[in-house]
Amino acid sequence: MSQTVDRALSILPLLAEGPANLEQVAQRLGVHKSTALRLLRTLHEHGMVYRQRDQRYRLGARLFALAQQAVENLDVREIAHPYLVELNEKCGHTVHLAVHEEHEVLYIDKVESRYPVRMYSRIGKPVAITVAAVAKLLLADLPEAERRTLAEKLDYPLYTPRSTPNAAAFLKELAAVREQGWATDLGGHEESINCVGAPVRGTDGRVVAACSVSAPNVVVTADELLKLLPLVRRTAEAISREYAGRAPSSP
Amino acid sequence: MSQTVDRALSILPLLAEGPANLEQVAQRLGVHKSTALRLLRTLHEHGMVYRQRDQRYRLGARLFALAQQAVENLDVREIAHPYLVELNEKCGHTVHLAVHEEHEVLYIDKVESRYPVRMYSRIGKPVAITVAAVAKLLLADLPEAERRTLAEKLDYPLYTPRSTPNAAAFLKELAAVREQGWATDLGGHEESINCVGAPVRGTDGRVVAACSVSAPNVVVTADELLKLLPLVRRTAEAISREYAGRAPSSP
DNA sequence: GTCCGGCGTTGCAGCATGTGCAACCGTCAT
DNA sequence: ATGACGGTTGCACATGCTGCAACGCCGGAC
Repeated sequence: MSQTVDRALSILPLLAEGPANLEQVAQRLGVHKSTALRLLRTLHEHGMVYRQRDQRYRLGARLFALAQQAVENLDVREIAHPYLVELNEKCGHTVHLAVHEEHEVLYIDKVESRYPVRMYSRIGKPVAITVAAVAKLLLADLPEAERRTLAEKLDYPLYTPRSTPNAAAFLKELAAVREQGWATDLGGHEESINCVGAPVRGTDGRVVAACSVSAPNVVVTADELLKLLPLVRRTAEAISREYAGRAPSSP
Repeated sequence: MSQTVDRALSILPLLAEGPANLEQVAQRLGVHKSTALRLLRTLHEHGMVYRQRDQRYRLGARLFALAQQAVENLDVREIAHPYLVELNEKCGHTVHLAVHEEHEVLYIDKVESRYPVRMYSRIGKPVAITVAAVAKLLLADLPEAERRTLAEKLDYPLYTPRSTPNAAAFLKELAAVREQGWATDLGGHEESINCVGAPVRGTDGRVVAACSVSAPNVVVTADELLKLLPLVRRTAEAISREYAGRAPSSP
Protein backbone atom coordinates (compact mmCIF):
# COMPACT_ATOMS: atom_id res chain seq x y z
CA MET A 1 0.00 0.00 0.00
CA SER A 2 2.76 2.42 0.85
CA GLN A 3 5.53 2.20 -1.69
CA THR A 4 8.32 3.56 0.47
CA VAL A 5 7.57 1.37 3.43
CA ASP A 6 7.00 -1.58 1.14
CA ARG A 7 10.45 -1.17 -0.33
CA ALA A 8 12.08 -0.64 3.05
CA LEU A 9 10.52 -3.80 4.44
CA SER A 10 11.54 -5.77 1.38
CA ILE A 11 15.12 -5.08 2.33
CA LEU A 12 14.87 -7.06 5.55
CA PRO A 13 14.28 -10.57 4.19
CA LEU A 14 16.95 -9.83 1.64
CA LEU A 15 19.47 -9.06 4.36
CA ALA A 16 18.34 -12.05 6.37
CA GLU A 17 19.97 -14.19 3.69
CA GLY A 18 23.30 -12.62 4.49
CA PRO A 19 25.19 -9.32 4.43
CA ALA A 20 24.88 -7.18 1.31
CA ASN A 21 26.29 -3.89 0.13
CA LEU A 22 24.42 -0.84 -1.12
CA GLU A 23 24.48 -1.71 -4.79
CA GLN A 24 23.31 -5.26 -4.27
CA VAL A 25 20.39 -3.98 -2.24
CA ALA A 26 19.53 -1.32 -4.81
CA GLN A 27 19.71 -3.84 -7.61
CA ARG A 28 17.52 -6.44 -5.93
CA LEU A 29 14.98 -3.79 -5.02
CA GLY A 30 15.04 -2.40 -8.53
CA VAL A 31 15.64 1.17 -7.36
CA HIS A 32 18.37 3.72 -7.64
CA LYS A 33 21.34 3.52 -5.28
CA SER A 34 20.43 6.80 -3.63
CA THR A 35 16.94 5.55 -2.91
CA ALA A 36 18.27 2.37 -1.36
CA LEU A 37 20.71 4.43 0.65
CA ARG A 38 17.98 6.55 2.20
CA LEU A 39 15.90 3.52 3.04
CA LEU A 40 18.87 1.76 4.60
CA ARG A 41 19.73 4.86 6.57
CA THR A 42 16.26 5.02 8.00
CA LEU A 43 16.35 1.34 8.87
CA HIS A 44 19.74 1.94 10.41
CA GLU A 45 18.51 4.79 12.59
CA HIS A 46 15.93 2.42 13.98
CA GLY A 47 18.55 -0.22 14.59
CA MET A 48 16.85 -2.63 12.21
CA VAL A 49 19.98 -2.97 10.14
CA TYR A 50 23.58 -2.86 11.20
CA ARG A 51 26.55 -1.69 9.27
CA GLN A 52 29.55 -3.97 9.38
CA ARG A 53 33.16 -2.87 9.32
CA ASP A 54 33.30 -3.56 5.59
CA GLN A 55 30.31 -1.23 5.08
CA ARG A 56 27.98 -4.06 4.20
CA TYR A 57 24.57 -4.15 5.81
CA ARG A 58 23.17 -6.86 8.06
CA LEU A 59 20.03 -7.18 10.12
CA GLY A 60 20.47 -5.25 13.35
CA ALA A 61 20.20 -5.97 17.03
CA ARG A 62 16.95 -4.04 17.41
CA LEU A 63 15.14 -6.66 15.41
CA PHE A 64 16.09 -9.32 17.92
CA ALA A 65 15.30 -7.08 20.85
CA LEU A 66 11.86 -6.37 19.42
CA ALA A 67 11.13 -10.00 18.76
CA GLN A 68 12.17 -10.85 22.29
CA GLN A 69 10.18 -8.08 23.91
CA ALA A 70 7.14 -9.02 21.91
CA VAL A 71 7.32 -12.59 23.10
CA GLU A 72 7.71 -11.48 26.69
CA ASN A 73 4.69 -9.21 26.47
CA LEU A 74 2.54 -11.79 24.76
CA ASP A 75 -0.12 -12.85 27.15
CA VAL A 76 -1.18 -16.43 26.47
CA ARG A 77 -4.06 -16.17 28.83
CA GLU A 78 -5.55 -13.13 27.15
CA ILE A 79 -5.27 -14.76 23.76
CA ALA A 80 -6.47 -18.17 24.86
CA HIS A 81 -9.44 -17.07 26.94
CA PRO A 82 -12.08 -16.76 24.21
CA TYR A 83 -11.08 -20.16 22.84
CA LEU A 84 -11.36 -21.75 26.28
CA VAL A 85 -14.83 -20.27 26.70
CA GLU A 86 -15.79 -21.62 23.30
CA LEU A 87 -14.45 -25.05 24.24
CA ASN A 88 -16.46 -24.97 27.44
CA GLU A 89 -19.57 -24.01 25.53
CA LYS A 90 -19.12 -26.99 23.24
CA CYS A 91 -18.46 -29.65 25.87
CA GLY A 92 -19.73 -28.17 29.11
CA HIS A 93 -16.85 -29.38 31.28
CA THR A 94 -14.22 -27.56 33.26
CA VAL A 95 -11.46 -26.13 31.07
CA HIS A 96 -7.97 -25.28 32.36
CA LEU A 97 -5.00 -23.41 31.00
CA ALA A 98 -1.58 -23.90 32.59
CA VAL A 99 2.01 -22.77 32.13
CA HIS A 100 5.40 -23.97 33.35
CA GLU A 101 7.19 -21.45 35.52
CA GLU A 102 10.09 -21.70 37.94
CA HIS A 103 9.99 -25.44 38.64
CA GLU A 104 6.21 -25.40 38.94
CA VAL A 105 3.22 -25.82 36.69
CA LEU A 106 0.52 -23.27 37.41
CA TYR A 107 -3.10 -22.87 36.41
CA ILE A 108 -3.47 -19.45 34.85
CA ASP A 109 -7.05 -19.67 33.62
CA LYS A 110 -10.15 -21.73 34.22
CA VAL A 111 -13.66 -21.91 32.82
CA GLU A 112 -16.05 -23.62 35.22
CA SER A 113 -18.07 -26.66 34.30
CA ARG A 114 -21.71 -26.05 33.47
CA TYR A 115 -22.63 -29.22 35.30
CA PRO A 116 -23.53 -28.96 38.98
CA VAL A 117 -20.60 -31.17 40.02
CA ARG A 118 -17.44 -29.12 39.91
CA MET A 119 -13.84 -29.88 40.60
CA TYR A 120 -11.54 -28.10 42.95
CA SER A 121 -8.79 -26.00 41.44
CA ARG A 122 -7.81 -22.39 41.60
CA ILE A 123 -6.13 -19.99 39.22
CA GLY A 124 -2.55 -19.43 40.34
CA LYS A 125 -2.44 -22.73 42.19
CA PRO A 126 0.38 -25.18 41.34
CA VAL A 127 -0.91 -28.37 39.74
CA ALA A 128 -0.11 -31.92 40.84
CA ILE A 129 3.00 -31.99 38.71
CA THR A 130 3.50 -35.74 38.47
CA VAL A 131 -0.01 -36.64 37.35
CA ALA A 132 -1.85 -33.69 35.76
CA ALA A 133 -2.29 -33.84 31.99
CA VAL A 134 -1.20 -30.21 31.59
CA ALA A 135 1.96 -30.84 33.63
CA LYS A 136 2.89 -33.81 31.47
CA LEU A 137 2.42 -31.73 28.33
CA LEU A 138 4.57 -28.89 29.58
CA LEU A 139 7.36 -31.03 30.99
CA ALA A 140 7.44 -33.41 28.03
CA ASP A 141 8.72 -30.50 25.94
CA LEU A 142 11.83 -29.86 28.05
CA PRO A 143 15.19 -30.96 26.67
CA GLU A 144 16.02 -34.54 27.59
CA ALA A 145 18.71 -33.66 30.16
CA GLU A 146 16.50 -31.23 32.06
CA ARG A 147 13.60 -33.65 31.99
CA ARG A 148 15.73 -36.35 33.59
CA THR A 149 17.18 -34.07 36.24
CA LEU A 150 13.75 -32.72 37.11
CA ALA A 151 12.13 -36.16 37.22
CA GLU A 152 14.70 -37.30 39.73
CA LYS A 153 14.16 -34.30 41.97
CA LEU A 154 10.39 -34.73 42.22
CA ASP A 155 8.32 -36.46 44.87
CA TYR A 156 5.75 -38.97 43.67
CA PRO A 157 2.83 -38.82 46.10
CA LEU A 158 0.33 -41.64 45.61
CA TYR A 159 -2.84 -39.56 45.45
CA THR A 160 -4.57 -42.68 44.12
CA PRO A 161 -3.46 -46.16 43.00
CA ARG A 162 -3.23 -44.76 39.48
CA SER A 163 -0.82 -41.95 40.32
CA THR A 164 2.58 -41.95 38.64
CA PRO A 165 4.69 -44.00 41.08
CA ASN A 166 8.30 -42.96 40.35
CA ALA A 167 10.74 -41.13 38.12
CA ALA A 168 11.13 -43.98 35.65
CA ALA A 169 7.38 -44.24 35.07
CA PHE A 170 7.13 -40.47 34.79
CA LEU A 171 9.88 -40.23 32.18
CA LYS A 172 8.28 -43.03 30.20
CA GLU A 173 4.95 -41.22 30.33
CA LEU A 174 6.57 -37.94 29.24
CA ALA A 175 8.20 -39.67 26.29
CA ALA A 176 4.80 -41.03 25.23
CA VAL A 177 3.16 -37.62 25.61
CA ARG A 178 5.93 -35.98 23.61
CA GLU A 179 5.42 -38.51 20.89
CA GLN A 180 1.64 -38.41 20.63
CA GLY A 181 1.13 -34.68 21.20
CA TRP A 182 -1.58 -35.00 23.84
CA ALA A 183 -1.94 -36.22 27.41
CA THR A 184 -4.44 -37.62 29.88
CA ASP A 185 -4.85 -37.96 33.58
CA LEU A 186 -7.20 -40.86 34.27
CA GLY A 187 -7.89 -40.79 37.99
CA GLY A 188 -4.27 -40.11 38.86
CA HIS A 189 -5.03 -37.14 41.08
CA GLU A 190 -8.52 -37.82 42.30
CA GLU A 191 -9.96 -41.28 41.76
CA SER A 192 -13.14 -40.01 40.14
CA ILE A 193 -11.75 -37.32 37.89
CA ASN A 194 -10.35 -37.65 34.36
CA CYS A 195 -8.68 -35.09 32.09
CA VAL A 196 -7.51 -34.81 28.50
CA GLY A 197 -5.17 -32.07 27.41
CA ALA A 198 -3.23 -30.67 24.45
CA PRO A 199 -0.26 -28.32 24.07
CA VAL A 200 -0.20 -24.70 22.91
CA ARG A 201 2.95 -24.00 20.93
CA GLY A 202 4.77 -20.76 20.09
CA THR A 203 6.32 -19.71 16.78
CA ASP A 204 9.33 -21.93 17.33
CA GLY A 205 7.28 -25.00 18.12
CA ARG A 206 8.09 -24.92 21.82
CA VAL A 207 5.22 -25.66 24.18
CA VAL A 208 4.27 -22.43 25.95
CA ALA A 209 1.06 -23.57 27.65
CA ALA A 210 -1.32 -26.47 27.89
CA CYS A 211 -5.07 -26.67 28.07
CA SER A 212 -7.25 -29.48 29.32
CA VAL A 213 -10.82 -30.58 29.83
CA SER A 214 -11.65 -32.25 33.14
CA ALA A 215 -14.77 -34.12 34.21
CA PRO A 216 -15.78 -36.45 37.03
CA ASN A 217 -16.78 -40.06 36.33
CA VAL A 218 -20.30 -39.38 37.47
CA VAL A 219 -20.83 -37.04 34.53
CA VAL A 220 -18.91 -38.79 31.74
CA THR A 221 -16.84 -41.96 31.66
CA ALA A 222 -13.19 -41.81 30.72
CA ASP A 223 -13.99 -43.30 27.32
CA GLU A 224 -16.54 -40.62 26.59
CA LEU A 225 -14.13 -37.91 27.72
CA LEU A 226 -11.51 -39.28 25.35
CA LYS A 227 -13.90 -38.69 22.49
CA LEU A 228 -13.40 -35.00 23.13
CA LEU A 229 -9.71 -35.30 22.35
CA PRO A 230 -9.97 -34.06 18.74
CA LEU A 231 -11.91 -31.02 19.93
CA VAL A 232 -9.34 -30.26 22.63
CA ARG A 233 -6.49 -30.63 20.19
CA ARG A 234 -8.18 -28.39 17.61
CA THR A 235 -8.72 -25.76 20.29
CA ALA A 236 -5.08 -25.91 21.37
CA GLU A 237 -4.01 -25.60 17.75
CA ALA A 238 -6.26 -22.59 17.19
CA ILE A 239 -4.75 -20.89 20.24
CA SER A 240 -1.29 -21.75 18.96
CA ARG A 241 -2.03 -20.17 15.60
CA GLU A 242 -3.32 -17.00 17.20
CA TYR A 243 -0.48 -16.91 19.69
CA ALA A 244 2.17 -17.45 17.06
CA GLY A 245 0.48 -14.89 14.82
CA ARG A 246 -0.16 -17.18 11.88
CA ALA A 247 -3.93 -17.19 11.65
CA PRO A 248 -5.47 -16.03 8.37
CA SER A 249 -6.48 -12.46 9.05
CA SER A 250 -9.44 -10.64 7.57
CA PRO A 251 -9.07 -7.96 4.86
CA MET B 1 15.62 10.30 6.78
CA SER B 2 12.54 8.90 5.14
CA GLN B 3 9.45 10.13 6.93
CA THR B 4 7.13 7.34 5.87
CA VAL B 5 9.50 4.56 6.75
CA ASP B 6 10.46 6.33 9.93
CA ARG B 7 6.83 6.41 11.03
CA ALA B 8 6.21 2.84 10.02
CA LEU B 9 9.21 1.61 11.97
CA SER B 10 8.17 3.65 14.99
CA ILE B 11 5.06 1.53 15.14
CA LEU B 12 7.01 -1.63 15.89
CA PRO B 13 8.48 -0.79 19.30
CA LEU B 14 5.10 0.64 20.18
CA LEU B 15 3.41 -2.66 19.43
CA ALA B 16 6.16 -4.56 21.20
CA GLU B 17 4.76 -3.14 24.44
CA GLY B 18 1.50 -4.89 23.76
CA PRO B 19 -1.44 -4.98 21.37
CA ALA B 20 -2.91 -1.66 20.26
CA ASN B 21 -5.78 -0.55 18.08
CA LEU B 22 -5.72 1.84 15.14
CA GLU B 23 -6.52 4.98 17.05
CA GLN B 24 -3.95 4.34 19.74
CA VAL B 25 -1.31 3.85 17.10
CA ALA B 26 -2.38 6.98 15.21
CA GLN B 27 -2.36 9.00 18.38
CA ARG B 28 1.05 7.87 19.57
CA LEU B 29 2.50 8.49 16.12
CA GLY B 30 0.87 11.88 15.95
CA VAL B 31 -0.71 11.22 12.57
CA HIS B 32 -4.20 10.88 11.16
CA LYS B 33 -5.99 7.55 11.53
CA SER B 34 -5.99 6.96 7.80
CA THR B 35 -2.24 7.45 7.66
CA ALA B 36 -1.69 4.99 10.46
CA LEU B 37 -4.03 2.57 8.72
CA ARG B 38 -2.01 2.59 5.53
CA LEU B 39 1.24 2.11 7.39
CA LEU B 40 -0.20 -0.76 9.39
CA ARG B 41 -1.56 -2.34 6.24
CA THR B 42 1.84 -2.26 4.63
CA LEU B 43 3.44 -3.73 7.72
CA HIS B 44 0.72 -6.34 7.73
CA GLU B 45 1.34 -7.36 4.13
CA HIS B 46 4.93 -8.04 5.07
CA GLY B 47 3.86 -10.06 8.08
CA MET B 48 5.57 -7.66 10.45
CA VAL B 49 2.34 -7.03 12.33
CA TYR B 50 -0.52 -9.38 12.98
CA ARG B 51 -4.13 -8.56 13.42
CA GLN B 52 -5.83 -10.22 16.34
CA ARG B 53 -9.41 -11.35 16.44
CA ASP B 54 -10.39 -8.15 18.23
CA GLN B 55 -8.85 -6.12 15.39
CA ARG B 56 -6.00 -4.93 17.52
CA TYR B 57 -2.49 -5.10 16.09
CA ARG B 58 0.44 -7.07 17.43
CA LEU B 59 3.94 -7.78 16.17
CA GLY B 60 3.77 -10.53 13.59
CA ALA B 61 5.39 -13.89 13.06
CA ARG B 62 7.58 -12.66 10.23
CA LEU B 63 9.59 -10.62 12.67
CA PHE B 64 10.51 -13.72 14.61
CA ALA B 65 11.24 -15.68 11.47
CA LEU B 66 13.54 -12.93 10.23
CA ALA B 67 15.39 -12.68 13.50
CA GLN B 68 15.86 -16.43 13.52
CA GLN B 69 17.00 -16.67 9.92
CA ALA B 70 19.43 -13.84 10.50
CA VAL B 71 21.15 -15.57 13.40
CA GLU B 72 21.33 -18.80 11.44
CA ASN B 73 23.02 -17.08 8.54
CA LEU B 74 25.41 -15.16 10.73
CA ASP B 75 28.86 -16.50 10.19
CA VAL B 76 30.98 -16.09 13.33
CA ARG B 77 34.08 -17.10 11.54
CA GLU B 78 33.72 -14.47 8.84
CA ILE B 79 33.11 -11.77 11.43
CA ALA B 80 35.81 -12.91 13.81
CA HIS B 81 38.60 -13.46 11.32
CA PRO B 82 39.96 -9.90 11.05
CA TYR B 83 39.98 -9.64 14.85
CA LEU B 84 41.88 -12.92 15.18
CA VAL B 85 44.45 -11.72 12.68
CA GLU B 86 44.81 -8.49 14.64
CA LEU B 87 45.25 -10.45 17.86
CA ASN B 88 47.91 -12.58 16.26
CA GLU B 89 49.70 -9.48 15.00
CA LYS B 90 49.77 -8.08 18.52
CA CYS B 91 51.02 -11.16 20.36
CA GLY B 92 52.53 -13.35 17.66
CA HIS B 93 51.12 -16.63 18.99
CA THR B 94 48.72 -19.14 17.53
CA VAL B 95 45.09 -17.96 17.71
CA HIS B 96 42.12 -20.34 17.60
CA LEU B 97 38.37 -19.93 17.18
CA ALA B 98 36.05 -22.79 18.17
CA VAL B 99 32.35 -23.56 18.36
CA HIS B 100 30.21 -26.17 20.09
CA GLU B 101 28.33 -28.40 17.68
CA GLU B 102 26.61 -31.73 18.09
CA HIS B 103 28.38 -32.96 21.23
CA GLU B 104 31.73 -31.78 19.96
CA VAL B 105 33.83 -28.66 20.12
CA LEU B 106 35.44 -27.85 16.78
CA TYR B 107 38.14 -25.48 15.65
CA ILE B 108 36.68 -23.33 12.89
CA ASP B 109 39.52 -20.87 12.40
CA LYS B 110 43.20 -20.57 13.17
CA VAL B 111 45.90 -17.99 12.70
CA GLU B 112 49.38 -19.54 12.81
CA SER B 113 52.03 -18.43 15.25
CA ARG B 114 54.71 -16.17 13.88
CA TYR B 115 57.28 -18.01 15.94
CA PRO B 116 59.10 -20.94 14.34
CA VAL B 117 57.67 -23.40 16.92
CA ARG B 118 54.08 -24.17 16.02
CA MET B 119 51.45 -26.33 17.57
CA TYR B 120 49.47 -29.06 15.92
CA SER B 121 45.81 -28.39 15.30
CA ARG B 122 43.59 -28.29 12.25
CA ILE B 123 40.50 -26.35 11.29
CA GLY B 124 37.49 -28.67 11.53
CA LYS B 125 39.22 -30.94 14.01
CA PRO B 126 37.46 -31.67 17.32
CA VAL B 127 39.34 -30.27 20.30
CA ALA B 128 40.35 -32.18 23.43
CA ILE B 129 37.01 -31.45 25.05
CA THR B 130 37.94 -32.07 28.67
CA VAL B 131 41.03 -29.86 28.77
CA ALA B 132 41.02 -27.21 26.02
CA ALA B 133 40.33 -23.64 27.16
CA VAL B 134 37.86 -23.07 24.31
CA ALA B 135 35.95 -26.24 25.19
CA LYS B 136 35.63 -25.16 28.82
CA LEU B 137 34.30 -21.78 27.74
CA LEU B 138 31.69 -23.25 25.42
CA LEU B 139 30.52 -25.98 27.78
CA ALA B 140 30.46 -23.72 30.83
CA ASP B 141 27.62 -21.82 29.21
CA LEU B 142 25.29 -24.84 28.90
CA PRO B 143 22.36 -25.07 31.32
CA GLU B 144 23.30 -26.83 34.52
CA ALA B 145 21.38 -30.04 33.77
CA GLU B 146 22.95 -30.50 30.35
CA ARG B 147 26.38 -29.73 31.71
CA ARG B 148 26.05 -32.48 34.29
CA THR B 149 24.69 -35.05 31.87
CA LEU B 150 27.43 -34.28 29.39
CA ALA B 151 30.22 -34.33 31.98
CA GLU B 152 29.18 -37.80 33.03
CA LYS B 153 29.16 -39.12 29.49
CA LEU B 154 32.69 -37.97 28.68
CA ASP B 155 35.96 -39.86 28.87
CA TYR B 156 38.79 -38.21 30.74
CA PRO B 157 42.01 -39.26 29.02
CA LEU B 158 45.15 -38.31 30.96
CA TYR B 159 47.06 -36.59 28.19
CA THR B 160 49.34 -35.22 30.89
CA PRO B 161 49.40 -35.25 34.72
CA ARG B 162 47.60 -31.90 34.57
CA SER B 163 44.67 -33.14 32.48
CA THR B 164 41.18 -32.92 33.99
CA PRO B 165 40.89 -36.29 35.77
CA ASN B 166 37.12 -36.84 36.10
CA ALA B 167 33.58 -35.45 35.82
CA ALA B 168 33.61 -33.84 39.26
CA ALA B 169 36.80 -31.91 38.56
CA PHE B 170 35.49 -30.93 35.14
CA LEU B 171 32.21 -29.57 36.51
CA LYS B 172 34.08 -27.64 39.16
CA GLU B 173 36.35 -26.17 36.50
CA LEU B 174 33.35 -25.24 34.32
CA ALA B 175 31.70 -23.47 37.25
CA ALA B 176 34.87 -21.44 37.80
CA VAL B 177 35.11 -20.58 34.10
CA ARG B 178 31.46 -19.56 34.01
CA GLU B 179 32.06 -17.31 36.97
CA GLN B 180 35.24 -15.61 35.82
CA GLY B 181 34.44 -15.32 32.11
CA TRP B 182 37.71 -16.72 30.82
CA ALA B 183 39.56 -20.03 30.76
CA THR B 184 43.02 -21.52 30.57
CA ASP B 185 44.63 -24.80 29.66
CA LEU B 186 48.00 -24.99 31.37
CA GLY B 187 49.69 -28.08 30.01
CA GLY B 188 46.51 -30.15 30.19
CA HIS B 189 46.70 -31.38 26.62
CA GLU B 190 50.40 -31.25 25.86
CA GLU B 191 52.82 -30.80 28.70
CA SER B 192 54.63 -27.89 27.11
CA ILE B 193 51.69 -25.91 25.73
CA ASN B 194 49.54 -23.32 27.51
CA CYS B 195 46.41 -21.49 26.34
CA VAL B 196 44.22 -18.62 27.51
CA GLY B 197 40.78 -18.08 26.04
CA ALA B 198 37.68 -15.91 26.24
CA PRO B 199 34.06 -16.32 25.09
CA VAL B 200 32.25 -14.66 22.17
CA ARG B 201 28.65 -13.96 23.06
CA GLY B 202 25.55 -13.34 20.94
CA THR B 203 22.81 -10.77 21.42
CA ASP B 204 21.21 -12.80 24.17
CA GLY B 205 24.42 -13.25 26.11
CA ARG B 206 24.80 -16.91 25.19
CA VAL B 207 28.29 -18.05 24.28
CA VAL B 208 28.40 -18.76 20.55
CA ALA B 209 32.14 -19.25 20.11
CA ALA B 210 35.41 -19.04 21.97
CA CYS B 211 38.82 -17.79 20.99
CA SER B 212 42.17 -18.56 22.51
CA VAL B 213 45.88 -17.85 22.30
CA SER B 214 48.25 -20.83 22.60
CA ALA B 215 51.99 -20.88 23.03
CA PRO B 216 54.62 -23.44 24.03
CA ASN B 217 56.66 -23.02 27.20
CA VAL B 218 59.82 -22.58 25.19
CA VAL B 219 58.50 -19.32 23.78
CA VAL B 220 56.67 -17.83 26.76
CA THR B 221 56.06 -19.07 30.28
CA ALA B 222 52.52 -19.62 31.51
CA ASP B 223 52.80 -16.47 33.62
CA GLU B 224 53.76 -14.38 30.64
CA LEU B 225 50.96 -15.88 28.58
CA LEU B 226 48.47 -14.96 31.30
CA LYS B 227 49.49 -11.35 30.90
CA LEU B 228 47.81 -11.51 27.49
CA LEU B 229 44.47 -12.29 29.12
CA PRO B 230 43.15 -8.70 28.98
CA LEU B 231 44.02 -8.51 25.30
CA VAL B 232 42.31 -11.82 24.57
CA ARG B 233 39.23 -10.76 26.50
CA ARG B 234 39.06 -7.41 24.72
CA THR B 235 39.33 -9.18 21.39
CA ALA B 236 36.52 -11.58 22.28
CA GLU B 237 34.38 -8.67 23.40
CA ALA B 238 35.02 -6.77 20.17
CA ILE B 239 33.98 -9.84 18.17
CA SER B 240 30.89 -10.16 20.37
CA ARG B 241 29.91 -6.55 19.69
CA GLU B 242 30.29 -6.97 15.98
CA TYR B 243 28.52 -10.32 16.00
CA ALA B 244 25.64 -9.01 18.06
CA GLY B 245 25.45 -5.88 15.92
CA ARG B 246 26.04 -3.37 18.67
CA ALA B 247 29.26 -1.70 17.61
CA PRO B 248 29.20 2.06 17.16
CA SER B 249 28.82 2.56 13.42
CA SER B 250 30.28 5.36 11.35
CA PRO B 251 28.10 8.15 9.84
C1' DG C 1 53.65 7.47 -7.42
C1' DT C 2 49.88 7.90 -10.44
C1' DC C 3 45.98 6.43 -12.61
C1' DC C 4 41.76 4.04 -12.83
C1' DG C 5 37.55 1.78 -11.38
C1' DG C 6 34.30 0.81 -8.00
C1' DC C 7 31.30 2.28 -4.52
C1' DG C 8 29.20 5.32 -1.30
C1' DT C 9 27.45 10.04 -0.85
C1' DT C 10 25.23 14.64 -1.92
C1' DG C 11 22.12 18.39 -4.09
C1' DC C 12 18.60 19.15 -6.94
C1' DA C 13 14.30 19.48 -10.04
C1' DG C 14 10.05 17.17 -10.95
C1' DC C 15 6.34 14.81 -9.91
C1' DA C 16 4.70 10.50 -7.86
C1' DT C 17 3.07 9.41 -3.51
C1' DG C 18 1.89 9.96 0.99
C1' DT C 19 -1.06 13.12 3.72
C1' DG C 20 -5.15 14.88 6.28
C1' DC C 21 -9.92 15.76 5.78
C1' DA C 22 -14.62 14.55 5.72
C1' DA C 23 -18.00 11.49 4.76
C1' DC C 24 -19.39 6.59 5.15
C1' DC C 25 -20.25 2.11 7.27
C1' DG C 26 -20.62 -1.58 10.60
C1' DT C 27 -21.05 -2.87 15.44
C1' DC C 28 -22.32 -2.46 20.00
C1' DA C 29 -24.69 -0.57 23.97
C1' DT C 30 -28.26 2.14 25.72
C1' DA D 1 -34.50 3.18 17.52
C1' DT D 2 -30.65 5.95 18.40
C1' DG D 3 -26.13 7.48 19.29
C1' DA D 4 -21.35 6.77 19.90
C1' DC D 5 -17.28 4.67 18.53
C1' DG D 6 -13.75 2.81 15.65
C1' DG D 7 -12.42 1.30 11.19
C1' DT D 8 -12.60 2.28 6.17
C1' DT D 9 -12.81 4.89 1.69
C1' DG D 10 -12.18 8.71 -1.99
C1' DC D 11 -10.22 12.80 -2.91
C1' DA D 12 -7.49 17.25 -3.63
C1' DC D 13 -3.31 19.12 -2.25
C1' DA D 14 1.56 19.65 -1.53
C1' DT D 15 4.92 17.16 0.84
C1' DG D 16 8.62 14.41 0.60
C1' DC D 17 10.30 10.69 -2.18
C1' DT D 18 12.56 9.54 -6.58
C1' DG D 19 16.17 9.19 -10.01
C1' DC D 20 19.81 11.61 -12.10
C1' DA D 21 24.32 13.28 -12.44
C1' DA D 22 28.27 14.94 -10.40
C1' DC D 23 31.53 14.40 -6.56
C1' DG D 24 34.77 12.22 -3.34
C1' DC D 25 36.97 8.56 -1.30
C1' DC D 26 39.53 4.41 -1.13
C1' DG D 27 42.23 0.55 -2.79
C1' DG D 28 44.39 -2.00 -6.37
C1' DA D 29 47.07 -2.17 -10.75
C1' DC D 30 50.86 -1.04 -13.12
